[in-house]
Amino acid sequence: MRRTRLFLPTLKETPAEAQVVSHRLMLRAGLVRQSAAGIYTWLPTGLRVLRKIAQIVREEQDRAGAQEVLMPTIQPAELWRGSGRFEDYGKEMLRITDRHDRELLYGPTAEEVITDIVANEITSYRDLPKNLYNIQWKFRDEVRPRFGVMRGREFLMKDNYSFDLDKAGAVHSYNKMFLAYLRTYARMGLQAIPMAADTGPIGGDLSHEFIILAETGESSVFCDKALLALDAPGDDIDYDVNLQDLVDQWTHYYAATDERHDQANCDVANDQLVTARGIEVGHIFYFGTKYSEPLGATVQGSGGQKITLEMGSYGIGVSRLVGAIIEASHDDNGIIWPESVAPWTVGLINLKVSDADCTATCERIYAELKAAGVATIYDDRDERAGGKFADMDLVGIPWQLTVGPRGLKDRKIEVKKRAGGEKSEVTIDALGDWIAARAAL
RNA sequence: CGGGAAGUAGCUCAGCCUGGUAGAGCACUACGUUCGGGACGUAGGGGCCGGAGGUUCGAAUCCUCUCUUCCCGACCA
Repeated sequence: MRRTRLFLPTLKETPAEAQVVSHRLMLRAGLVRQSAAGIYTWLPTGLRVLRKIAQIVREEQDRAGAQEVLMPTIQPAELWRGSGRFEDYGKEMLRITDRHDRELLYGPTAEEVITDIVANEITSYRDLPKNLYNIQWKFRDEVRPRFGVMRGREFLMKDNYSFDLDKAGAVHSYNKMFLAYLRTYARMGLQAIPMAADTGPIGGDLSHEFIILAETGESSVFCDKALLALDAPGDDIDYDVNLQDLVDQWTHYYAATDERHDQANCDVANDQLVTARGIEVGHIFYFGTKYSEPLGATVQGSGGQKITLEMGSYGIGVSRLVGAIIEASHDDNGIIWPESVAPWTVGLINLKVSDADCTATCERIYAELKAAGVATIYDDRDERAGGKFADMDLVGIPWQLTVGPRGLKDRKIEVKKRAGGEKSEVTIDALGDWIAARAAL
């Protein structure tokens, strides 16, 4: 995309409303604009990041056998009365009344909707197990939204729901998601640590939060240093075999958020204990028949008996991840996107638009990048060099190609890597290979 | 939901105490000089001073109410 055509309103100064670094950078880098407290418009660049994150989530859900659906944002109150949560959920739930005085709500989660579907459509044990997910906007009327998109009222969340015949099956479904989550975060360049968690309003008796470490995290976390050295499962993972040993590799180490941390029960040696701040980017639950029972989600078993489904639910805060990744990856100059979620892989800087050779060279490189399918932002503005460099760093483009008259005398352009800032020179003739390498990503 | 702060140009802010024709920097437009890490000059455009009442000859400024936003705490994907 040409910078002269792209809608990318970057800011030199930080709006007063933003306090935490990811919020400031998201506003300055032109990713989002606030519409109301905790409610944001996603501008083109921010939307690209949001979609890339959602796509990684989607691919890992699909790989683990989940199937995508799309549930409504507006849900009928009667469904929530069925589970008893219409009254229980409190003021966080945004309640709406339509013209017929029918009570509706903007979904904060979707257990009721999906369980209702499954209860109506799945009637035989032969149709199980099933795991259904959707990536949809949710709304929770937080008393105090803050930290930009990390604690918004409206947020994009992947939520999925597993349905099994028995507890063993449900635990297997839980384990699949546990490992799929590790893979999902790893692909975004994040080290997410699973921590035993309270189940909160969702309910249940088995639950893990996935926490990434960042200085600006919302809560204190404590964990065994060994967890930081573990690698997420690779592409060769087979989700159909028993996964318990693999999961246990992660869960047998001590890891707790401050609300669960108990110094007395923590047997980790002091020099082995990591004490840090954490951001919750996912939460998984096994909760048995908590929703299937009241909502009548049953099937007939092979012997004709009625079986109440065993359920779990699993959430990933997709929009929150945009902020979380920035919290984990930035410097004084701006965002440092991991390549897998970067809005553009390459930033091409034309240092002198008025120079015919310079512009012709840029156009040629830009065409090559486009042909190779490399997502490129081409800064073709008639601006001063400093502003272009600063913008590329602010927006966090992983690779920056600088084309200027000085380098062109030797047929060279400068390649800069945003992470680390290393610069090198590449001849124009050798650039084709460099582009091919980027295209392979 | 308790406690605190702030709403003046697109952004950052001054002016308010002590009432008297709306300001600066950045951004934007034009021209000129510059031009490899957020240049400089000149000339411009842009504000119902969050909203509603009140006091006053006169309100951005004083008073009352209200809306919005942010911060700390309690709460949370």
